[in-house]
Amino acid sequence: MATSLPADLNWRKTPRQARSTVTVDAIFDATIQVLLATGSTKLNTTRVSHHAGVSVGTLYQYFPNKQALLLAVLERHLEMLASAVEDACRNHQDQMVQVMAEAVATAYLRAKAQQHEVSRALYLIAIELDASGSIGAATRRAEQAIAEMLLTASDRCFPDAPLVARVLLAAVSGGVRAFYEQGTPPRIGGDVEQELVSMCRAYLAAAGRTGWTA
Amino acid sequence: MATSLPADLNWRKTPRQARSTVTVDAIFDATIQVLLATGSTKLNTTRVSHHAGVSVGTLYQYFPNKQALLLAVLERHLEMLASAVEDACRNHQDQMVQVMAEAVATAYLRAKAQQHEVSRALYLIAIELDASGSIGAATRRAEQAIAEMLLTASDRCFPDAPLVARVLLAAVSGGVRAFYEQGTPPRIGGDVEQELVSMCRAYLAAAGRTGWTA
Amino acid sequence: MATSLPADLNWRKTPRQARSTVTVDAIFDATIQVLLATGSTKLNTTRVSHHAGVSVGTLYQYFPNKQALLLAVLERHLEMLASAVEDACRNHQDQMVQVMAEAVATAYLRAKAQQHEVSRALYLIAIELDASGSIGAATRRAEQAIAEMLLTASDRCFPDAPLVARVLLAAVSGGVRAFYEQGTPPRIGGDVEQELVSMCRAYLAAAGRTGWTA
Amino acid sequence: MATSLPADLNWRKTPRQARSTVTVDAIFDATIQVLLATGSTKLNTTRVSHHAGVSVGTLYQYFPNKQALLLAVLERHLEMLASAVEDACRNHQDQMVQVMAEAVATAYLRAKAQQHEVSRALYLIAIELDASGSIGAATRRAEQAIAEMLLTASDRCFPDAPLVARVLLAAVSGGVRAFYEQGTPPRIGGDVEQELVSMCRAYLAAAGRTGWTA
DNA sequence: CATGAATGAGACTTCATTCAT
DNA sequence: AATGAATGAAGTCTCATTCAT
Repeated sequence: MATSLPADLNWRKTPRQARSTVTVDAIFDATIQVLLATGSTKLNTTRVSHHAGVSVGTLYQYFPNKQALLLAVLERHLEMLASAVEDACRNHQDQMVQVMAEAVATAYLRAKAQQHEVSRALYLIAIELDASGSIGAATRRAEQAIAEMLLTASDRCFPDAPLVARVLLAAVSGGVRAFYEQGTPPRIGGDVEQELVSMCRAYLAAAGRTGWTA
Repeated sequence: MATSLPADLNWRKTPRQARSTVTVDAIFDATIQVLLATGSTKLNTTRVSHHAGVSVGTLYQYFPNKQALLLAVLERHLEMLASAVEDACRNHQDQMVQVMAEAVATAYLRAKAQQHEVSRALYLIAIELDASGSIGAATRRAEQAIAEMLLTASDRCFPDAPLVARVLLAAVSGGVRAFYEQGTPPRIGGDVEQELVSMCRAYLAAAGRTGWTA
Repeated sequence: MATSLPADLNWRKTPRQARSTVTVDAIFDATIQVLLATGSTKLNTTRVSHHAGVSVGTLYQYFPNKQALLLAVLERHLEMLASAVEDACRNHQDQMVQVMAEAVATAYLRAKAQQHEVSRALYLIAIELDASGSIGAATRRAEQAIAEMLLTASDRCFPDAPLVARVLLAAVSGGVRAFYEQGTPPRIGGDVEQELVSMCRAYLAAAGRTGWTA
Repeated sequence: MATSLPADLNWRKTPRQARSTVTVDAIFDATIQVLLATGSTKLNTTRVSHHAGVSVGTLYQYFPNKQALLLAVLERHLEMLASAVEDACRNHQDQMVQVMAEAVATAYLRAKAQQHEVSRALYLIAIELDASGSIGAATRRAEQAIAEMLLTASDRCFPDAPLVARVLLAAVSGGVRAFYEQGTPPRIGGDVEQELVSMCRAYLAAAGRTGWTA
């Protein structure tokens, strides 16, 4: 959608030295802050660099262009989300689907909730960048982890685990997002979270055949 | 987030005469076309008006600014979605939850699918506009319709129908959206649709108490 | 200064019929109102015509362009000022300069004060139009009237009456204007008015030779 | 009147380094030149910046908007005028009012005459900006200086020096302006200057009580 | 390496004026 | 005569990016 010419989205130089890392982190944080404070329309490289306490030139030493910067910020967030789901899946292998359902749902919800303002801000740039690539990659990682977990379920078997994983993740992530967009992020442990968990449970129970027939 | 100064988002003049209506419709259509053809980044009022075969000035006679135009286009789409859900709910009162679940899910999916390109394009502007107001209003209409339908279910009773309705709608709409954003809109009658329907069924069945208490 | 091509500043048709006069007056009044309410920057023909309760087209039936309209409004005001001074002069022939001085000064001040908001607003368009022609003509009329009056003074004779008249008028009109621009229009009968009068008296007394020497 | 939203009229960045100062001066000069050459109607930021040999962007790095630029130019001029009057007053303390009158009048007239084209051009923008604030401040400075001088007069005493100062200044500045606007700026040493001086003398002599009471 | 002044294409919006109805 | 929709040139301002210091 957005960018006609794919442009160069790679980092200009990888910050290894301590000083560089500090600078890059400051730029990342400034990006988020500006995003939250002024909105994506007013997010420009000058503002970001000044918030970060450096000059525009410095910013362009690390990122070849604005898009590359935003993409980096987004990927940092996606990495966090994907890892959260992967961890949850690894820790709940061989359990009953009830447990699995709750594990995935709450893992996702809480990862989001931890940075719920950032989350909201990033939806914006995710779309403006048409970052379907990065989003797709992160989604695939999470789906894969869920599917693998499902196959170890003690009380069900899933003939098409990838499909179920995909729909489950889409429903949870999309559902959460819908609440965010209405300006009512679900509270941790609140009624919405419980309902989402209960929906996941019901869905997994229905989607899998009872194990002893498999 | 959003536009700092709320600006004026109301129409400048409502087209009553035939000629005006034609013009405004042309502008609406052009907006969608440009959105699809070039993306939201390249959408500017000049391009839109020229696509519509009118001058910029004409566009600004009806909309006080770019945002107002985009909002109008978005609201048109939201109206369509909300109506689709409302209709489905009206037509499935007094049925079993299985039927209701399928009705809502497929109604939403198909309404989206009917204009699936437009849908995708509008996600962009919905966020850029921070149109939570309009989205919220449309969402509320749909939730209300679902909740009312649930209360007439023949085989279940719902102590907290509004909550269930809210979560159900969020999961369906968000889930669908997640697929759209990965570039894989669910095909009508495809496996993803079936799974989403099955998820809704399972959730409603689990969320309601069995009917003999009602 | 302003307009490169002198353009046509004549009326398009002279409103003779009752209906036309009403329309033109409404347009004049609307012009003033818009000027006062929104400032000269936002004064445009559409706004004026709507305030007047007619369409733009109608406005253009009476005035060939915006400048012609503004000039007409301005000239109406200048006519009023010039007449006020002329009347005062006619009514104070053959008197002592003390009396003449007071007559001219207060005539001017009160004419301004009568429409003091209009006055302020018109300074703007007078300059924007570079209406030195109209202003000059009105000024000349007033100067002429003053000079003629001075020549009839009972207690002084003025070898260069035109020059004295010119300076006197400039000082009074300019002085008043200076107060208007500071946002402190001199109150009728207030201390500033008294001082201006006293200045005129002193000047005329000093500028004329005592009569019996002439 | 004026600009509805006060807007930001402060400088965006104050030029400290040599390069910046040169740029800003070029912009100032270009503004005056464009004003003189094409009039305020045709004065636009693009033209000004190109005349200054820089790009529009550069102009906007120093001034947040067109008005701020014009105001800065105007204030430069007002500062010059106020200083001229202040200097004249400082240099004529303890003299006779005849001398004082002449000092103030000629100081003002000559300061204006030095930049008489600029003067004329600035009247325009002073009004368009509704810069009563800046004008008021400069006026107050000059009035204060005159009042203080009057109190030291050797042959008169002024019970209400501030009022006399205010009226004197208004008459001189307004009177001069009136001539400028008719397109006949008073020549230095010409008959109009002499008459204005004589008017000031007469006024001060009349406004003060004879000195033996002081 | 960092800085930040400069660039300039391009976006948004206004408004005097015309002309078909 | 009156209407008001349409026109489009022109003006204001932003911001990604470069490069001399």
